[in-house]
Amino acid sequence: MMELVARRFRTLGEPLRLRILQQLEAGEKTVGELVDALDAGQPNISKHLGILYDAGLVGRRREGNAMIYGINDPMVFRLCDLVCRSETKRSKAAFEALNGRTKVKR
Amino acid sequence: MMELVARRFRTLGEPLRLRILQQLEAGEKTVGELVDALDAGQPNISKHLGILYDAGLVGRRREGNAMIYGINDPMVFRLCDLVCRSETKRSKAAFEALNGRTKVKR
DNA sequence: CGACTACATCACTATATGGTGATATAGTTT
DNA sequence: AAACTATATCACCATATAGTGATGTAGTCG
Repeated sequence: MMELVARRFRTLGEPLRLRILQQLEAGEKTVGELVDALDAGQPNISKHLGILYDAGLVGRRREGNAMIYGINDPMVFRLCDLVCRSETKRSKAAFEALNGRTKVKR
Repeated sequence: MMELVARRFRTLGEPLRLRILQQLEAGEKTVGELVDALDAGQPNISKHLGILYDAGLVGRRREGNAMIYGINDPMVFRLCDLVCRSETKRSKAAFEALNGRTKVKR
């Protein structure tokens, strides 16, 4: 059970995959468009898209000889929101702790 | 930026770390108690606790010569809730799709 | 102080995974 | 069908990381 949840988190634990999802949040895109937008190798993008697809996070359909990918589970953005908020709070706390402990010239 | 978020997800992308957090949800625990509860090696538990600590997810304090760990950022449980709900929905959809496509004897 | 306990860290191995060039496959066009 | 385009897959290397035995370190007790 924990294994399943962990796998899900690991799927999101890769910057390039998050950037792919971010691109798709704006709307469906072909593999080629993602390759251009993200400045990454095509096999690499395809591999990551495959992982996201297997995880059920994105959907795809064929159109001509292009594959069009799109978001399938909007949950990911709520997850990212939570993490970002937490990260921000953490950074702020770290900053204030530093200010509190450091002798500041006045 | 995405790198930070990804790192956070990767921290949660490990079953043993999730199980540690799950244990700590019930209340603070020492390293030894976690080792017993999770049936894992002590160095391994300590390493994972260190990772969770560096990530700011757990806090710790010394008491005698025992180290007591506890949850520091309850966000993780909201994250897990979201993932679990999504996972459940996905499993259910997969099941129904299977039932819809398979010829069933009646 | 020495012995003991609880934990952290080190050193190492095994495995998983990301990136990439080469190649296979599906669809289109002529 | 041959040539072309878009994507997927393969084979491989490099790196990251989980697990583990040995060792270091902080605190307690006699």
